[in-house]
Amino acid sequence: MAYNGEEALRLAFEEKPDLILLDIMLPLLDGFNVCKRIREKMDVPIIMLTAKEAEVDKVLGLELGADDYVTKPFSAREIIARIKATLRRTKMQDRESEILTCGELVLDRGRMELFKGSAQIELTYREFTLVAFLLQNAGYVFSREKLLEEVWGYDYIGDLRTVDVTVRRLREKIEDDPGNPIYICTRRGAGYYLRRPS
Amino acid sequence: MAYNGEEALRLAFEEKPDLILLDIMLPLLDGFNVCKRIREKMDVPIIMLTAKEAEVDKVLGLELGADDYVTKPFSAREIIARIKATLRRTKMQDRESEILTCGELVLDRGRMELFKGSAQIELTYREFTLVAFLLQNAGYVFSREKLLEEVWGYDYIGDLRTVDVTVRRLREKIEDDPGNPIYICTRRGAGYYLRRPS
DNA sequence: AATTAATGTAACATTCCTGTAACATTTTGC
DNA sequence: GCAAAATGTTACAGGAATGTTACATTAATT
Repeated sequence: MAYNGEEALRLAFEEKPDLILLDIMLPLLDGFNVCKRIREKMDVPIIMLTAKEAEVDKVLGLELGADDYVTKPFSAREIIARIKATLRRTKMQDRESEILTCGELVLDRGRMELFKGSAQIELTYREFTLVAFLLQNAGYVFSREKLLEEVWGYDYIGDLRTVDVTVRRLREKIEDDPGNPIYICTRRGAGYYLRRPS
Repeated sequence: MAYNGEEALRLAFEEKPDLILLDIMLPLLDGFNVCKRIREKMDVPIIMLTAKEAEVDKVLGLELGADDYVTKPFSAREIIARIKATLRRTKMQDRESEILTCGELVLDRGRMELFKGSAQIELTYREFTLVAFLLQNAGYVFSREKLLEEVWGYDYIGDLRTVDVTVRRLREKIEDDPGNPIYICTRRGAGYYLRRPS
């Protein structure tokens, strides 16, 4: 929450929010200028709030790069709906760029593909989900319980050792020497983690 | 599970749950007030349940500090998704505070790593758990009994001297001169503590 | 319906962590 | 200064944790 245009700019760059609701009528620096200056540096969704219908034309005409606009007075329901819709739209675009990397490994969530260097590695669903989760949280150690919850599903019921076997199969495909893994490593007594390149 | 607002308050403070699902329509004390009073004392994620769309505005307008809201009727899938998303968000914030430092020592709980300056120190599970506990309570002296309870587990049964040996192994790895420790120190007749830099 | 692939379970193998015990050293109390 | 208590130190065996493989079962495909 910012109470004037300059604070809005500062907060936007500092906090890197997922989405910005931007009023036009602001002290110090109006919404038009704030929007323009944010757009110069960031690719964050912006929804503009206008008090007067007359301003709508201006929002559209100036090609500010706002993703949507809402005219006052608006209901909470309406603004929430706009926010959701905007996030859904922008997430879609993100999906294509949902690529995780760690050293030689490159993972494309959308296409469900994993590459090691230029070579594609064929993975099954479980294997892919597991490596994707570890990659997304590279460096962090996860217990078998946590992995079952996150990868298999919170309501999955089964043996903890299932994780071990899936890890083994992953190593078979990913590691040069599955006996001495350099990607999917074990922290004895704790669980597994994906080692980041040093 | 609480069946009225006052019970909800009592339970929240007693049980310290990870997350609260809070209906608005409650006997004795409604959800708005429960939420407000919990927020005054605790920083627990709260998801509000509303029967009427009209209440949504109120939830948002009152700035109760609820983390999310769901309108009835909702599917199990939806509420689970909201819970997960909320927990993920709040956990993320925890991540950064998972790092403990004391002088040259830097410990990362999530990664289960300990650094002394820029050099990483390889620790076993017990060693890590022990130093993490001492670091989190730097300066405070703990008896062998207390350490067994906190680090080994309240239900652990074994020799008190086990602590000594683990401390010895830790010193071997952490101290420049394990014979004259400057980090993990002994308070004769009492126990061990981690000395804070002077 | 037959075949193939995916995945969980179980059983066996291996590693290396960790507690115990035994002895050494330091400190305390008298 | 001596005995006793507390702590330091070391070695080693047992076992818990993990690795590995095989097989059964389920799901997907032909």
